[in-house]
Amino acid sequence: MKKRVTKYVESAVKTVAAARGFSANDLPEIGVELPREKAFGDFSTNIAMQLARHWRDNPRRIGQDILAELEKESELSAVTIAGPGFINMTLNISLWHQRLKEIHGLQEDFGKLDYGADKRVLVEFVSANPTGPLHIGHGRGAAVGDVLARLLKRTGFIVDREYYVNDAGNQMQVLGRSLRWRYLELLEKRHGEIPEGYYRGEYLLDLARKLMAEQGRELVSPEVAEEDDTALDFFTSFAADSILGGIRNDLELFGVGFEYWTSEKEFFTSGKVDAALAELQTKKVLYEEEGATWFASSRFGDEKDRVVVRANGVKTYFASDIAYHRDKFARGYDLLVDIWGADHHGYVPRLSAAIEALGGKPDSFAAILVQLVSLSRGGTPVAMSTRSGEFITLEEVVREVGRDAARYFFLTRDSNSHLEFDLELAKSKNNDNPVYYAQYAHARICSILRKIEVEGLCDKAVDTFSGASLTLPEELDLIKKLDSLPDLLERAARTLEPHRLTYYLDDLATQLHSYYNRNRVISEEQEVSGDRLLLFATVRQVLAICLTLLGVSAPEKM
RNA sequence: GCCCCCAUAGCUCAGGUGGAUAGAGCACCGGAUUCCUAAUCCGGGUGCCGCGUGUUCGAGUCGCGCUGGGGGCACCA
Repeated sequence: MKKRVTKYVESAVKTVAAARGFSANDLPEIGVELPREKAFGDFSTNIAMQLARHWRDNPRRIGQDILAELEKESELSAVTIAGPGFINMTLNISLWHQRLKEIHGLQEDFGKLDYGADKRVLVEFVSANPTGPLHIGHGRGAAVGDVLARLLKRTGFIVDREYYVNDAGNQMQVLGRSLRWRYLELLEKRHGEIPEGYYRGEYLLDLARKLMAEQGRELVSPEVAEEDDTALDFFTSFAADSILGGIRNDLELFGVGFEYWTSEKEFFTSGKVDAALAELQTKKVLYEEEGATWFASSRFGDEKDRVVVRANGVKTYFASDIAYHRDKFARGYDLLVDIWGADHHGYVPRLSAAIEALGGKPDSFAAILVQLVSLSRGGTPVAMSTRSGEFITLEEVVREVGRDAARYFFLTRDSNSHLEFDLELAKSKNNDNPVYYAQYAHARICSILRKIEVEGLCDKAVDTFSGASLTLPEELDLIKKLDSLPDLLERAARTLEPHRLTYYLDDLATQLHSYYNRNRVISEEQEVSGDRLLLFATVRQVLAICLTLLGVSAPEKM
């Protein structure tokens, strides 16, 4: 509807511009928005104030001219000028009724947009190192990434999800040593404090037990020195494979799946890292200094240059990441979205620099930084991580509060804000819990629809009603809220802000609950009942669309 | 020291490309069920939008400076 109104305004402004002798091509973008106060009408525009600057005239006088044009539009029932020069417009009520029918007719396709124009997007997220189980912070990244992917898909992008497995580098060596130490501990050949820098989590002890049960007690000589590499590769890959398997299970439990799992190691073994460096060499953005090879990222906005090959000849993580992102573009993606923990923010400029150096457009790469999650239980903070390496895992959280609540909670805040996750609140089955609020709205409507069905209260099909008896303000508000979904989805996709969905859902549920308490749907008046059923069926449909986008279930009974 | 993020009601937080009287939930108090699910609804009040300054018709929103909190500043990943 907004687009429709924008067209009216645009055409009116063009006419006025012509009459005043201004070019119709040189106009500011027409902004149409929902007025703050309902009393002002359905839509409003500040175009007269925008034009006042260019045309050097009083905004109210310009507004009068535009208003005169808009009044010729038969679909508008009222047009007024208010305040400093806002033009407020009210649509003919029958248009809203038509719109309701239209939305209902679209069924689950309502809100499928072509905004993305089939551009290919790769959303890379979680990508936790396979050195330990996922914790709650990874859960937030997983929820944000997965819902963003769903959102982009719905708004017309072609989307793939990817998990980048950091299975190369020092940390893998350390992981192998840590597991080997635990294994020897079980053989009573290691005692006391775990060596400095090793992974300390209990999960490695569990893995060592599993390893011993499956493979026996003679994998390595008990007398092996810590710095000795004997059998280390075996321990490393056993640990990495097991942990990665656990991560996959946790994500599956959380309802998150990936099209691709990409291995960092393969970028080294396949020569892609060398190829990427060679390309940078050709572009003359690499240089040697103090025995190392540097990428001149400061030429592309980074604060200083970065090492890609160390003096000892070993390539850095940054080097493989350049190769990785180069490869993403080579795979045909138009837009790369990476979701990282906020502690990686210093990394954004250098990777952007590399992408730019390789010829990528600046807006073809976006990094979403997800802030920390602090966990509490009934208001009391729960320690996230201690020196012993113990923390609350994602699996524990999902098992305790459920997938729906966990996913929903992770999306109740802008990624940029810290999130406090309270386990008791997420578990509670009362009105404190926003997840159930939205789901309950859905279940309530389903209950009415069931009642109609079972008792045969309505002998006509719901979609044969016109909606014409829906004239209460709260009925029109509901229709307007439904109508605004595509606009919301487009904005959420444009700004890469999936959390907007939970706010929309909460608003819609509030309106529904309020209406439900004030008005009866089923009554003796056939037309009124039918129209209200049409409204409710459509609200249900939109609730289900939003819940599904969040990866949260839409229960028919609660 | 430099860089990034945050700062809005008692608490947790929303606030579109700058627009009309800055919102919600929680907490607190009171009320609603002969009738479609009370996991619901209705009513009650609260703000130097951290401070200062600039830009302009207009700033919670944009610029600059400051204060406070978090994070980052590796030839780690």
